[in-house]
Amino acid sequence: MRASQLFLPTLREDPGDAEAVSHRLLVRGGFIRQVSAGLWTFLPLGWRVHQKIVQIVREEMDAIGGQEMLMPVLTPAELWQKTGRYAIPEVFKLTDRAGRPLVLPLTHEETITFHAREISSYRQLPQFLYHFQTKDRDEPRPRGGLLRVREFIMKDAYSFDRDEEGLEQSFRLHEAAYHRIFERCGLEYYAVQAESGMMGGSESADFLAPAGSGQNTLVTCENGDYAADLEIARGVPRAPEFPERLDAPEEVQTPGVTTIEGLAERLGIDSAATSKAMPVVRNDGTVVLGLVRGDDRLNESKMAGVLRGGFRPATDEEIRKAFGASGGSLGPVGVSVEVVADETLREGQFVSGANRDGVHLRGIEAGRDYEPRFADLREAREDDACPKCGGRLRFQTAIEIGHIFKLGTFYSMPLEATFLDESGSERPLVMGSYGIGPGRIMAAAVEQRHDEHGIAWPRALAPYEVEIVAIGAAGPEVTAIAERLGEDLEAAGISVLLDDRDLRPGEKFADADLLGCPLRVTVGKKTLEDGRADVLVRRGRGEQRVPVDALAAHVREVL
RNA sequence: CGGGACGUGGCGCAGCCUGGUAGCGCGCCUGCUUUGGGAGCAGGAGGCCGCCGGUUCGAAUCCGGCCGUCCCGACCA
Repeated sequence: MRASQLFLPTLREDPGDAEAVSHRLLVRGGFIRQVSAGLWTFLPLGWRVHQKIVQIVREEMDAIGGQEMLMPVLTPAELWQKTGRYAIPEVFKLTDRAGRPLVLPLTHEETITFHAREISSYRQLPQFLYHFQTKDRDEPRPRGGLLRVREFIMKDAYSFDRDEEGLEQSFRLHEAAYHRIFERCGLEYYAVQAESGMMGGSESADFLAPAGSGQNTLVTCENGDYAADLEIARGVPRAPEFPERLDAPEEVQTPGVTTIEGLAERLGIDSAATSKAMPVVRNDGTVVLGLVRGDDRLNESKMAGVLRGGFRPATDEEIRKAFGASGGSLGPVGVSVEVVADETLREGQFVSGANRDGVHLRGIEAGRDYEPRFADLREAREDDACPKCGGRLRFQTAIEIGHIFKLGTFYSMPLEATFLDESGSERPLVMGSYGIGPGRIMAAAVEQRHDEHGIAWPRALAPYEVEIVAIGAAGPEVTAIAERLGEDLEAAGISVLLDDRDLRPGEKFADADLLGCPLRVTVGKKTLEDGRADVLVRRGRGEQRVPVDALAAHVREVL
């Protein structure tokens, strides 16, 4: 491809409204352009990268027996009403001229399950079906360029099995395929257990790529034996220094003390030997008291999991009504509401509020003074120890590049997608779903591989493997040789971008650095004096002068 | 949805406080010179100053409303 013919609007300066590195560099490099909040056009160069990713995903899905198809974006609302997902606020809803309600899908579970009704026998199982299709989401807040958008292309795959055992096998097959995909894309990534969110279903695994900008927090152990999303990460906190044990709770006057720090200081004790009460109200209006160690934070997604649904912090009036005290003086003893306590409170005696303003209780013991439901509620912290080996935990922001779910019969039951087993009895299909966002892989690659000059694509994703820069007053001789080199490389199966634009060398070099092709071949009068060209590795920037005749062989070697 | 910021040629910005002929850098077009890390000179094109309304003799500038975009948070298949 000739750069002079390419629609490649590169920018000398960062776009004013871009923060994330991938956002800045992809816009500057002419890969993408914004149309509106969360709506992006892939320009020719960006689309090449996108399609490279798509092809890798396609090959690996096909390799495990996936069958590619295509389902429409416009979808009758009826299907979504049956599964209950019509109520999700992120779903774009519209009507046709006759007033028939339609949705723009977040994912295609409903539609694929509609088709799966044509699976009628256990003999046809398992089935793996997938497509690459546009997804729309009415996001409350798009951000970060491609990191969080309102419309994007997803590869979503669906497995259909006769039972949980089959699903387990299908799930593992897809998991392995995902590992191969992300390896091939040249990304650093971690597979972690995850929340199932609005997908429904039992187990799910998230693939997270550490990145300077990201929506997730990835927790990993320095020894490499533990990785989790912060939403479910389990860290091991230090042991508290408990004061002397008491046979019964004892009141202490703590007027004006409303914070844990204040409390620990006032009583001269370790803040880890106190407990913190977080009153919340569930969707059905009932009040629950969450209890964590004083030096910990309540993790909201863990709490939502324990309560099996949404909740919000209780208001001051609700707190006063339920506990007869204000927020800073709450505790688990003698309350009428359900108490959910973090596992760290199982052993030992803690200080807690007495449910009277200005009064706390020492020596509170779970099981003796109150009967909580125990659960993992605390948010992991950076100074926690690894739950597997005791090593140090590391926190990084990360991009979610793939997510796989065991759905079970969440969709097949309401949509009545059933099959007959050997005994002739009708059973619902057991499903899994597996999603990858190529745009996010693209963003993650840029986040992980860039320098102050621009992008350094992994070879597998690069828009072109080699960029040839013809310089000097790119006279006819230089141009002719640059063109011939390009043809040689392409004949050897290497993709080439030839910068034949009438620009000064500095501008071409700057653009080449920005675009990030793995190799840059420079041809100019000086190199040609002795029949050579310069080959520069974008990453690491090692440059070598190579005879023109040996260029194709050399390029193949270092690429 | 709560908080904050911003909206001025294609891009990045100044001007606004204190109302009076719309400016700078980059890019773009033409010509000449130049050509191994974002050239120089000369000439030129291009702007509903986000939109609507108000105040005023007069509004990019002051006031009100709306819209849009970004950032933090809530949310997040």
